[in-house]
Amino acid sequence: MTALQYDPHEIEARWQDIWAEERTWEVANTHDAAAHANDSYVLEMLPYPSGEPHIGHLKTYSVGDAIAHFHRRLGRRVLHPMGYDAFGLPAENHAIKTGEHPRLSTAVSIASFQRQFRSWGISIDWSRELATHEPSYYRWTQWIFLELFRSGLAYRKEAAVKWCPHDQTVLANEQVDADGRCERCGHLVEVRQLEQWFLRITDYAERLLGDLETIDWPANVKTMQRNWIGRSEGAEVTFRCDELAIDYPVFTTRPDTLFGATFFVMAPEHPDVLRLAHGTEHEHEVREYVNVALNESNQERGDVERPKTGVPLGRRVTNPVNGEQIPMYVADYVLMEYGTGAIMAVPAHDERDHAFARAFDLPIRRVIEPAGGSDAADDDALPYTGDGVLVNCGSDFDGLPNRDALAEIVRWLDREGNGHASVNYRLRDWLVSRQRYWGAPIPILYCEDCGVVPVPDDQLPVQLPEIDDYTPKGRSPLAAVEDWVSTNCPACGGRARRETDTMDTFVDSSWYFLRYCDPHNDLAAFDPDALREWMPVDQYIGGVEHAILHLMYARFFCKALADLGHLDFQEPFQALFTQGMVTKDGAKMSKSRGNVVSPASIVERVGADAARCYILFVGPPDQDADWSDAGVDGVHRFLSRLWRLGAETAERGGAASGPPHGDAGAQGDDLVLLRKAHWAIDKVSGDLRRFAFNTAIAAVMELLNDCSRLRDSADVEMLRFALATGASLLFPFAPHVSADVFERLTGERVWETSWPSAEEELLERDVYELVCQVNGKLRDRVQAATGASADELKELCLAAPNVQAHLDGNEIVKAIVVPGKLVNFVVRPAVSTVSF
RNA sequence: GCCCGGGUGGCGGAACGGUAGACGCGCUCGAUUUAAAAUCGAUGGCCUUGACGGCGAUUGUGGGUUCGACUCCCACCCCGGGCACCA
Repeated sequence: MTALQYDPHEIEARWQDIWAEERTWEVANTHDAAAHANDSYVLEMLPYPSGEPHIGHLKTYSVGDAIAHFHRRLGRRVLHPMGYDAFGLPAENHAIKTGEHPRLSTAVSIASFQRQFRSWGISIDWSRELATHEPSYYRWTQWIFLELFRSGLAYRKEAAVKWCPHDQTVLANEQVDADGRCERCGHLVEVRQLEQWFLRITDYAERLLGDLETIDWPANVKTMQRNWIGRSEGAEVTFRCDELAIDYPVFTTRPDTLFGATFFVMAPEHPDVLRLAHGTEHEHEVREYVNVALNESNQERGDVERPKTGVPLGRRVTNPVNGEQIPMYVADYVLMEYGTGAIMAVPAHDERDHAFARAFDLPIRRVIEPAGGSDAADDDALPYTGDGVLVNCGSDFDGLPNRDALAEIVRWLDREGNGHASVNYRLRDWLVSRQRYWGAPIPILYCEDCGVVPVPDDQLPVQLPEIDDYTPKGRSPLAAVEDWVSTNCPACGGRARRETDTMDTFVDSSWYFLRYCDPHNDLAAFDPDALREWMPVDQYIGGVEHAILHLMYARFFCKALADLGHLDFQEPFQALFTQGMVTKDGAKMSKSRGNVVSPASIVERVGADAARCYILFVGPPDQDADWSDAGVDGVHRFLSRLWRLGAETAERGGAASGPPHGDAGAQGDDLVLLRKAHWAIDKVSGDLRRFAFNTAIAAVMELLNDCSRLRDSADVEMLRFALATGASLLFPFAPHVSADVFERLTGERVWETSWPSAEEELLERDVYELVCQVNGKLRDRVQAATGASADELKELCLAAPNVQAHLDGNEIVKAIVVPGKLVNFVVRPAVSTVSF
């Protein structure tokens, strides 16, 4: 017999060629809505092409490919496309450094991703490939922007925006981290006043929140989105400044504490602050305070620990519930972006107001006492933020539980015209302008006569002009291309200038999954019929780092496009799976740490199947996993054993003599193998449905171990069946070697066969090992017949030698019988001999 | 501070309230080999020369529920993540 040697490189190249030549994974649109029921859209988040793919990519696409293959073999038509999120800062920064056009470095990287995806054997429908920087794609990104503009969802306003001095561009709120640093480069972010484009995502806050109920996403991702949206119920209450005859509404979640409001505070950015202080003794001081506050970084201002500061405005407002005149302050602990930029301060029942009152020696009036009057009733226990009953609130409200009083007071405010129930959100509108080159130009013109004019649809795309100097200078590099900027107004024909900002790249990735459904359409972004066929995505897969931004923006786009009549579904991703990070030596892989494991080098060493299988085997895919070279070798050995035993069995059994079958009349070791194979089918099928790839692969290992153990004692036909079954089950994780083994054993292409199904009767055994316990401790095991009665099982257990030993002289108080599992005797000493 | 996850052998990890440690890695020993690699097999706390067999401890800590708890409940410790002057 020739020495059979597992050669992953030869095997993988051979099968990859077949899949490429036969375009095995391509699916055509059927334009048949009825086909939808049997379709499946499996999608991994598209990669950002920078350099080479890293191990995290290998994990994402290994997970996605396993699901795609599983769905196919369950008989579904699977859409599994690929594309590139090609615009963005890293490519542009590279261009600034080297002068090389970002298109070139991006093309090099994309080629590398394409090559490696093929070498990993990922089952991609390449006919639908796209990249967001291609004019054929961003033409429609621009069209969507204009649709949003036309419906009022894209608007322009001057705003205090987050500016990164290093990247020389504005950032979305979401792109600034907790320390007030640029998410990308880590520099401290500054505030600038600029005219910017915003998308009105806040209009969708309620639906983005409510529709989370309708989708099958991990709980932690839903929680993150809920926190980010930050819905608060409360009331808007109007405080009037009589001197200047101006009403100031405030938002509060605690209208029940309204009688305890002893002062009033405005944010430094509030437009009325200087006007209010004007002419008072505090005018100068206020002006200085505002200047300092505005120039402070968010990081400094946001520090919870720092002492409260502020300045009196020298004015008073009236508390509507009791007519009290309370003093106004400006203080930087009040944020302009939330609520109305002004608050009523209730120092007795709010930590921050309390700290401010102490610092400025302002009155603190308790209006809620804990029910039952405990220590917390002591004024030293203030601020008190819990529930209780109202005090110091006048005869109408005193004594009411505060939760009841809250509703009562809101009704009173409403009746008197001093306020109403209200809901507030933490979510802010999405700032999409970027003063950078490598992005989709915002398709807007500024005409001297007509003002803001959208570029007509038939003039899209607004193409990026070629430039030489990518260096940021505080404005978009596009602004320097005078003959591009200067154009004519499509409305009046007069002189107009182009918008020179480009769009946040999150805009590009907020609709790419729609384009995959109809990628070559040059008459529209997509045909609604094509979307009906595939959308929503059945299974979306990606990193948890996108839990908020990308996933929120994509949901927003779908809802907005649905409202505009372009889609007939509300949520883009029906199910979401977020995979954990791959670390090395417990740390995130990075060049500076020198612990980067490149997928290419692993594939070179042990092949793609072993690399893919290992990364799924190392642990549950939603958790972080630490890469181990020794571990991948172990999986490589497993695949070698499978292939060798498969090849050897194929030779022995007269290869390719048709599909093998488990013989129902099998006996002895044949029956053991037959049962193990069916157990594995059942186990792997269940594990695939719950993304437990690690235990699925372990089950195939167990099956193979039994095959090896029984290779000489079992019938070769049964061995052929068991090994072919193992290969079939392993195909979603290690497609090349599985296809190879399966073909050798059966003459068939495994991906053309349907997923095996386990036979119930082979999952059950006629005898099993009955666990015998005494007082909950395992004492013996005996063979028991399936279907034996409880009494029979008790008898069996009672007869077990080691049970006898432990029952010796003791009285059986109780017997617990779990058929199919165990018998537990609860005993106590028959004679109470107390001895020490 | 608030909200989520998570703590199991030397390591990664398994385990519907029912045999804790599947599967893999590593270590050690053995077979094969002139040798090594590769491959195959075995041990893995204690008692027993050894196998067989038996015994005890054990899933971050302390309590509780239960015939029985890694699993459920309460309190605490540690690690990771998200949010955080959001009224």
